[in-house]
Amino acid sequence: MAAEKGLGLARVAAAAGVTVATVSNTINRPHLVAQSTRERILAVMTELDFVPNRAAATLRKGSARVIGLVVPEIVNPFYAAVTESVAVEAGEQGYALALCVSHDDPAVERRHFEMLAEHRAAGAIVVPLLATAERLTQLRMVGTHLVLIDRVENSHDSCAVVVDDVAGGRLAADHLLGRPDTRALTIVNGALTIPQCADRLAGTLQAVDTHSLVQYETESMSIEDGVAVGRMIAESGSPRDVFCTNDQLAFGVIRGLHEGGLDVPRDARVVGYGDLALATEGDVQITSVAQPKAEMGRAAVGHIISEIADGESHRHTTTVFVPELIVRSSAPAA
Amino acid sequence: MAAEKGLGLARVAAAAGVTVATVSNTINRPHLVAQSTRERILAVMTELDFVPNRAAATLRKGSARVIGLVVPEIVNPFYAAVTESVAVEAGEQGYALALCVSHDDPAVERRHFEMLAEHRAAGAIVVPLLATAERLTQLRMVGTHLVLIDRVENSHDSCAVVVDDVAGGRLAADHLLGRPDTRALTIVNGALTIPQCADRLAGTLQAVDTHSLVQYETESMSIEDGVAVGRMIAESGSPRDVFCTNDQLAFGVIRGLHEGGLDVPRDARVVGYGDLALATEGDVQITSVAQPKAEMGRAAVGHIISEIADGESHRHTTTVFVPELIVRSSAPAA
DNA sequence: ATGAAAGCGCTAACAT
DNA sequence: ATGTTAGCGCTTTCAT
Repeated sequence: MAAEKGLGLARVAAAAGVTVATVSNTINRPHLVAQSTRERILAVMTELDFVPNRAAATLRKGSARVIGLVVPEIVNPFYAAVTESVAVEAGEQGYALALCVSHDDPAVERRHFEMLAEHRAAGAIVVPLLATAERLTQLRMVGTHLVLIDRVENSHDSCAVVVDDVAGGRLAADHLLGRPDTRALTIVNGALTIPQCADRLAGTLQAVDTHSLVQYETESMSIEDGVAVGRMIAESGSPRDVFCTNDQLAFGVIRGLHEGGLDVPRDARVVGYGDLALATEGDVQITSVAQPKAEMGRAAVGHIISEIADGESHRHTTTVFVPELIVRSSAPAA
Repeated sequence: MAAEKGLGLARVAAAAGVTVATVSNTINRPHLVAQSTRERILAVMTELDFVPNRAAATLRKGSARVIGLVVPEIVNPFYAAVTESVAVEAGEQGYALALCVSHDDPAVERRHFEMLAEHRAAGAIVVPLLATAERLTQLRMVGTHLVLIDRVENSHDSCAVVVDDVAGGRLAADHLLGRPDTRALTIVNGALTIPQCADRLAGTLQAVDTHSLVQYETESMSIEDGVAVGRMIAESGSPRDVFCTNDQLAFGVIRGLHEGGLDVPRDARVVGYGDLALATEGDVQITSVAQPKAEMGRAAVGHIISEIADGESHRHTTTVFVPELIVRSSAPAA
């Protein structure tokens, strides 16, 4: 595997007594080559430690078997899971994965897109924190194939993989409202300018119906924020059936409630969102709305690959995943 | 940034009234080009939306500005942190990062190395779970530049970035033994066949000196394992100064001790290892030995780049990071 | 300071 | 089934 310089199809061809075309065919379209010839060539290739040069193929074909993945960060269990799944799936499909961490900095993001373009990447999967219009326009410049993993506005000019957060919110709320004597809900949310937060709230509103809803909005959706809100809930008359729009909040809220003297699930029920590792690390296992992170990554790679295969006839599609409620002790079944 | 086909140096050159050589120089060695010419060429490049083709450059130069990163998984805060830092650093140095997830499967790993070789990657950073000899031999086949992030045996034929786990173990033990009346320690470890575990124990042994040490060995170093051991410690006469060789264990041990009626840090002190997010997510903030994950990633990229720069004269070096103790409430200062 | 020209290794259309 | 050949777009040496 030494990638020896000067060792190309030509030398393999010479050693095998054929021409480069036949060697190229053994690699890319084996069916066009006679079995015996093929075997001889393969033998020579191993013999010489031949490693095909993808740069040459890319130059010739105009496109590399490379998929770019642009994420705001990896140190975040959700992105880590998506990244891992994209990496695995890309690898299995014979694509290299070019990982780009943007830290949500437009300048960095732009540099990454330029790099992907220079490499003639076959496509890019982007997990934007905020899929603003300007941003997307920029993204589209990369070239042909672009898949977004996120909630995308109606005007999507790309394929996308999204989670139905409205359904997720509804799922959580319905679960909490499932007990006959539950008349009201508390929701602990992040800023409503974040589409996911708005959607989860919308789903909740669908479910509350005639019931009432007390809303808390936190700044950073962190464990700390959750603790603070949990204490407030314990001290106030807020409903003790609490839907937190992420697991960090749920984790914190449970602690805050506890500090306020309330036991979960005896005195209060809590549902989280995301089904992160965190959900099962605390003293009480958290019921949570699970997003199919691995499937999302796989679907994204699938979109790119079929977009490539489709060619001209491609029509953009959006894969919508419906989240699933994982019931644990923080909010047991009714 | 449209990466339009057929648009290369040639067309830019024509439009600017120069030859390809001058355009190439404007990109790669601007100082060789007259200011006025350079500006004109730059203008034409933006005008035409020219995106240089790296595949061509790679083909010509024989090596790509690509660094491979091979990790067993990303869904693991330690690898996630290292990966993120490698990604950022590589990006800043103008390298693309080819991320490979091996799931510790030798076959998959091998495929990844082949891919990196085919792409003529400038180097690879490998975070092997087990740096067995066979494995390393295989790795070395990738080509020229290889950096390991891990504890490496003496016989290292590559650059490496390691953490001094003996020092780390000693750090933890010294801290626990810092209180005048502490005569003995408990260590909760993983399998001693794992070098890191063995080293952390070795460091502990350096510190215990005449004190005595009670050892627990767990199967998977998980939170669950920790809980079980924590209960055992509470019920037994094991020393209540406990060093856990990772944060998961520490997290679990604290819970187990608690279930056994012991308060941390009042009745028992616990030190973890790794300084993961987990360390600060529990009810009690965990004192932990921190590995400089980001610096490690940065150092690894640095090794590759200087190895490239050094050329022939390169001598392999190992960067050893000494971990640092982050004191929190689970084991306050004496 | 700029130009001319020879490939790097591969693919694919065309010919045999 | 296999051979011939023309580039893909770039870097770099050697001239000018």
